[in-house]
Amino acid sequence: MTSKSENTAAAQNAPLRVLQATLHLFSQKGYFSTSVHDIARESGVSIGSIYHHFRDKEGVASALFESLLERMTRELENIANRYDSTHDKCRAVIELLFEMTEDEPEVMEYMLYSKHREFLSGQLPVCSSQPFRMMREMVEQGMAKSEIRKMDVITASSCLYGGAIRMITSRLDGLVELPLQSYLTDIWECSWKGVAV
Amino acid sequence: MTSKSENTAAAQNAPLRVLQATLHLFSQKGYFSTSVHDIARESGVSIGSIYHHFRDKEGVASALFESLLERMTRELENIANRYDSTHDKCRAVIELLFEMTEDEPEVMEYMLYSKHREFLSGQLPVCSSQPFRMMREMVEQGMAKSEIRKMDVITASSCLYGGAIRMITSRLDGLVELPLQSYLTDIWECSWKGVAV
DNA sequence: TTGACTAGAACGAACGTTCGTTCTAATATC
DNA sequence: GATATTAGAACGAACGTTCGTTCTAGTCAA
Repeated sequence: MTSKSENTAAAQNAPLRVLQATLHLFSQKGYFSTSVHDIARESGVSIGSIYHHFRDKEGVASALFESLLERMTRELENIANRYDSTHDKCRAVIELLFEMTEDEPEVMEYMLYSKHREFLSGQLPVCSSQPFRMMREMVEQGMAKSEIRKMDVITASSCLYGGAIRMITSRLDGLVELPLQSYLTDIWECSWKGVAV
Repeated sequence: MTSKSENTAAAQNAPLRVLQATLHLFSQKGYFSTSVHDIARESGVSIGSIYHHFRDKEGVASALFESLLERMTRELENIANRYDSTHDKCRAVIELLFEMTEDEPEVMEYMLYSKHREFLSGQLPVCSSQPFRMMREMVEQGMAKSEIRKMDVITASSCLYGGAIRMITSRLDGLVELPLQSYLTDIWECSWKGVAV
């Protein structure tokens, strides 16, 4: 109620509020159709403040991207530790991706459904990022443990995760009506059958 | 050699030259980082002329998109007629996509690796377009003929084509070093095994 | 008083688009 | 065959707007 607590609560989280507003705007209108003025309006943070915390517009986008990559990396590490077999790990990864798509479609949209290289100058493509590398690593271990047939790693990864990822983008595009979880069993059966020894 | 033939050859193809230049620029820099002035410069067609043939910048993009969709539709019709079994049809589709990716990466890039809805206002997502519908139809027929296990069509299509599409985007991102054709056998084995009865 | 932060007006470059004009080639008139 | 008329393709300078960014002034905590 005091103006002090209100102000500091808002002020201290300025960078966070900027990132939240940015995620929302980018996933709705895309990077180029979102102006810095839009971000200022939606976040309640002034333009000057945004430029104080982030170098420029691209800086906002890349901070957002990196924070989401980090979070994804943490979640994948959890999965890698929690399960033993490659089968269970990879299935859990797909389940995680499905859950995230349903709970936070905007995160998923920004992570794997936008062309970051079009606006993040130095950025490698998403599929070169750490989360994707970790997903491929699981597949590699699966081959070493003879759970997955020996073949090129990228080929096997594409086949194992490709169906699920396609399903996610279809869902984000409004082509799929039910929550993704209801398709998990079928998708996983197809995907695993394709690569298993 | 005569100035007449040279002039008319260039002049008559203005819309075509605009579309070619646009494809090239869009796939290199994206829609928003390509200005109409860029298109004029690259195509050798004046700004006024571009606006004469196409309503506006979005009109250029959508004309390009539709011409590529049409071409893709024709190619898929050929495949649908040339082969009998669903197995052969779907394999030929993936082979076609792989060939196109190698021969005309820009076409592939613009068709299935850019977010058209970000700049084409009325456009449905690619996966709702006719080529994608035809690909799903093949899967549907495969279920009717008991070549493919009975399940949700979008699920089965995602699994059958998802691996190949993932491979294509990886290749376009520079993650895959060899031409896609060298992976065709493996990819197809995985994909088909996943959905076959 | 100092230094970190916020504010939003102001700036200038770049963009999509328009518009008045010229050029080209086909058709009509004699 | 020569001339006049017409349609529409081509042109590019100029316009108004939008955007990313900078700047100056102000606030607040320590």
